[in-house]
Amino acid sequence: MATEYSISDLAAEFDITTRTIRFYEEKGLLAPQRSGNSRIYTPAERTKLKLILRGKRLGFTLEESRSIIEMYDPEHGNSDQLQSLLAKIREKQAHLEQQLHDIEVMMVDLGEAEKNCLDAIAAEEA
Amino acid sequence: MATEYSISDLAAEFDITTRTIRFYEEKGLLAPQRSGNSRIYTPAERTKLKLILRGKRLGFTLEESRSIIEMYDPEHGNSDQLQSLLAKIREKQAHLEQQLHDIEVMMVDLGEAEKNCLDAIAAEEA
DNA sequence: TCTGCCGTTGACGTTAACGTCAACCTGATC
DNA sequence: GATCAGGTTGACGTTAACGTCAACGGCAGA
Repeated sequence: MATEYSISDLAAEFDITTRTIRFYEEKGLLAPQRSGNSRIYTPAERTKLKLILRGKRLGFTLEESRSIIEMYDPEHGNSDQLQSLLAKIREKQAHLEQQLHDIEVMMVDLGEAEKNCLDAIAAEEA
Repeated sequence: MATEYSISDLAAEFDITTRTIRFYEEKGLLAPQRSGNSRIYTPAERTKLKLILRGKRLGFTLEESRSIIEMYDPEHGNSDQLQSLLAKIREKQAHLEQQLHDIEVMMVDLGEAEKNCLDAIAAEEA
């Protein structure tokens, strides 16, 4: 359980390039500390990166991932901010539910396609 | 239950632009018939479009959606093709299962974020 | 016949999400 | 002390997935 990571540690762990990590920082998604000139990542920053990558797998844009990250930050200011945060959360939830449905349907479809495929192969071998 | 659709019919139904539909055709994902100069879409073409859009919602590229579409086409040639088709199908399935897991985790996280948000709002109003 | 509306084909512009490359610093090691 | 593996900041290139715009055709209605 390391308590600090270098940029190449994270790049290796998540199989991305250092350029990508710096890019996320450029876009304000990460904010690592510095040791002289070099970047140092805490477990918290590492977690943010995980959130970004998970978002990517779900087809979220970096902007969307940014807003998700902000949900976990204790920057909970005034009531207006909280309300808009809540709205964002519910938006994401609706998005996820749509995806769930899409996946269910596609799973069934792929199952059928697989079966057809296997049948065709069996027919050829006969 | 119309048996034919114009390009703007489909654009209106799926809330995309006609430019997008033509773009998909350019990329070989759609192949509508023609009436003179105008495009005519059968229910089968409409289904392809639905598959593309579902793929998009799941973060698939157009190339990936193209291969999914091909799974439903009866171009089942030789055994090699079928084998590679099968591999593609299983790849997609693995992808979807990863997404399912991601969604589950994120749903839980968002649920907590929502609760925190509601608590904070309640605390302010008190 | 003229005005709209719907359709067409290019050609070029745009945005997100990086990749690539150059030019540089820096601490460890042989 | 030279080399080398790691780090840094620009600046520019690239790809996918469209948007935008220009220039045009066809046809229904006033």
